[in-house]
Amino acid sequence: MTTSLPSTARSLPIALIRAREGVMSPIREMLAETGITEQQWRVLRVLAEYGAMDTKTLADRSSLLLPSLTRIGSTLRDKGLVTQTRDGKDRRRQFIEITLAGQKIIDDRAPQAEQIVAGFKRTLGDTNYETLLDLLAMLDRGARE
Amino acid sequence: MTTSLPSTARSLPIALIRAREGVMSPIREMLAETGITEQQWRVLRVLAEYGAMDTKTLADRSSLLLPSLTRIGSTLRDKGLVTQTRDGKDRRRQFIEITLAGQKIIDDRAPQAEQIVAGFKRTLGDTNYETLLDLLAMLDRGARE
DNA sequence: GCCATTTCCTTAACATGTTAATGGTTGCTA
DNA sequence: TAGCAACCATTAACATGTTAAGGAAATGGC
Repeated sequence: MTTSLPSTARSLPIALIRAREGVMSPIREMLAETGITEQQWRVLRVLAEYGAMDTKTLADRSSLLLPSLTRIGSTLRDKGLVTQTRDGKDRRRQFIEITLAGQKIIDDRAPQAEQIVAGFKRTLGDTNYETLLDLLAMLDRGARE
Repeated sequence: MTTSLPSTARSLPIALIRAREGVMSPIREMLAETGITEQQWRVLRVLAEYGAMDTKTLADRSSLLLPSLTRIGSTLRDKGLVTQTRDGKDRRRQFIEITLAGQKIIDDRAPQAEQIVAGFKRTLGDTNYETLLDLLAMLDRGARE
């Protein structure tokens, strides 16, 4: 007998990719006006929410790999949206902090972003929306170990 | 009052990224031994399931953008895993077909891939698993229009 | 048949994803 | 305290994501 994979039409990885694309598409569209990317937006949001932190923590919280974050950090620094400072006590570490200009982007676009997310919440319904977040969390590597 | 975004810890886009990473991580690990990437695997799977098709259809079914698929197509052709032929009737179109070598990779690894997916199904439970796929489908752009 | 439009695919340019290797720093321990 | 392991961040190399532009072929109206 054949161990056949599920049809690609019902494949979990592909479903995740398509859902992500569906959700990110309008957000990317909104961000295009600001000149920053989806990942840069994510970094700024984490910094706005938690305050300054070291690169590794920032990578974890924004779900980015360190090499990506290194590049994004330079980009954001060049754009004047974050500042980077070495930790005096542990000179391996670097602290990243959002600037006023960076905070302004968050403040300006947060309402729009919220509306987009609210739209998906309506599409699914509140209960389904929470269920979805719970199920997705169960697939998260961190949550399973 | 402030229109504050949901905490990044409960953000739908980030949850989707993390879930995808959690699911793909073991699959990538398995594919590393074959020397092909996650996207190349996806393309081969679609070709194995549906047979030869033109580039655009293949892009749709494997959820890849055309520029990506152009590159992946050349890579797979160079590896001898697919063949590309121009359509005689519509010479804009190109048909892509999986080779025996390509099919062999699918056949060899399908059982492993299936086991990995089965693991996630167990983690969530059959009912939750189906619910998740349904909810993800509702976020898919194609499904919402 | 001519021309504008559309369609399929490719190329270009830049940003990110991913893995591996490197450079400094710190900590631990023999 | 010398040496080594562990750690933080970066760089490198290659593949993909994303948007925009380009090239070749088909299509539709006139």
